[in-house]
Amino acid sequence: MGGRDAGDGSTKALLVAAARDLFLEAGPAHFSLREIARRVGISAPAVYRHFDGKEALLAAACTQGFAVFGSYLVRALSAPTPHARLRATGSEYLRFALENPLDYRFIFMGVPEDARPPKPRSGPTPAGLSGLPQDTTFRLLVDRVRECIDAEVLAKNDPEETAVLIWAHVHGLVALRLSGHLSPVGDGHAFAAFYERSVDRLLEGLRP
Amino acid sequence: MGGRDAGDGSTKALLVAAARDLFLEAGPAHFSLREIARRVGISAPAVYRHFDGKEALLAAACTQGFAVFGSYLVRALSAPTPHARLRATGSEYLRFALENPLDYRFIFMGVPEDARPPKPRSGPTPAGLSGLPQDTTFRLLVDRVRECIDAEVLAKNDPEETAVLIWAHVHGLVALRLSGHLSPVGDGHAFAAFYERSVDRLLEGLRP
DNA sequence: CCGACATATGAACGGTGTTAACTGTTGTGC
DNA sequence: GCACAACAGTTAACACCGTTCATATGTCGG
Repeated sequence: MGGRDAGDGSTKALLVAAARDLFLEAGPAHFSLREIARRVGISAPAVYRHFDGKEALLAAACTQGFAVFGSYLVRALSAPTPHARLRATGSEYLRFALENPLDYRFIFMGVPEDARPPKPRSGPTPAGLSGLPQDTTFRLLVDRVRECIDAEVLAKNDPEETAVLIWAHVHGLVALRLSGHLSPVGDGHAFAAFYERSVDRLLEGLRP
Repeated sequence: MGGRDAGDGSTKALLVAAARDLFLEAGPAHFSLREIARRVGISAPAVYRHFDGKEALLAAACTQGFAVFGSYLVRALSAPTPHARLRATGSEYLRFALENPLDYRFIFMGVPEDARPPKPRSGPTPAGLSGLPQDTTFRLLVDRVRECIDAEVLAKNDPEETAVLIWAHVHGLVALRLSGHLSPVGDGHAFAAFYERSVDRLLEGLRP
């Protein structure tokens, strides 16, 4: 036994993928490190060669999901005007959700709070965002909002507050879509049109 | 041992309170039925005389929290106009959160999905609301929104969608406050004023 | 008095996360 | 060419967990 297993997908990547899948299948309560090891085909303690434990594995899966997410959002930076960049951010948000539904559901429709080490509660999660990768992607939206406020295309409210408002709106749409509650709207193309229209309407309501 | 323990708080109530407290302290992962039994001063199997198990106990705590929550929201129904009722609902929401921070954090800043029996996934949670008590209180808000739409004080969008938008806004404010991230704003009175102003601004942006 | 009932109990089963000690393979410097 | 560190996996064990079972003890209506 042991030794290097040539030809495999590096086990580490297999573990994070299996972790994400199992989390979506079983939910946070029945999420089991042993089951993950079973699926990947190794023993439970072997997981500790790659991650510090159950929570670390979950965090790694989360981090990777946000990395992919961020790679979508940054594409919006190439748009010419502040308003176009904000709009493009919304479009990239949808594109990520539709092209990576598993990752979207994992990072946004689960992982409530990552089961902290019981006691040391310095400052609980602000509004659902705390770790580093989450914060990075959220900043991307806040900066877009700030730009628009400076360009007087959005009202002069707190940028973070406005960003949360917009985020809640697009997440609501995407979450309903991914849950199948918006399928009567039509296929992916029709939904995208509906999504864009809805975001336009919201941004109009937030003008100065 | 056994028999009736005269003078106590009926054990059942002690259990739901202990469950809520432990859940807030330890988080969903380290939430333990045995620890609850330990705190209440009975053995673990004794809990099964009162609840069907861990999830049922958690659900009971959740249900009670929403019952208290609903008792606040219904007070908003006595306001005279649709707009006043919607505004009053927002104020009652804040009042509940400030007067019952433990319950608020328990029902809204935790309990992501109640760890379903692994397999039978008919339809995932719509947008964070599924059970009965949650639905009841959410309907209270949706109905208030619908009233305002009919009275042409809100734009003619989907009432549920608009309700989620408003809910996300007030929850964001309350969550930041309860987490201590908004303490520079001042004491409770100053925050309440800020809250009311913020909600007013949002509703103005949602007019026809 | 006595059965019925509700309440609690200790023992036990299977499953969990985690640790420790061990084994085999791989790559590298002398 | 070969000892040696690093790596990736193993089994055994520990301390919990949720849950079930058979059992005991208390209070009550008859």
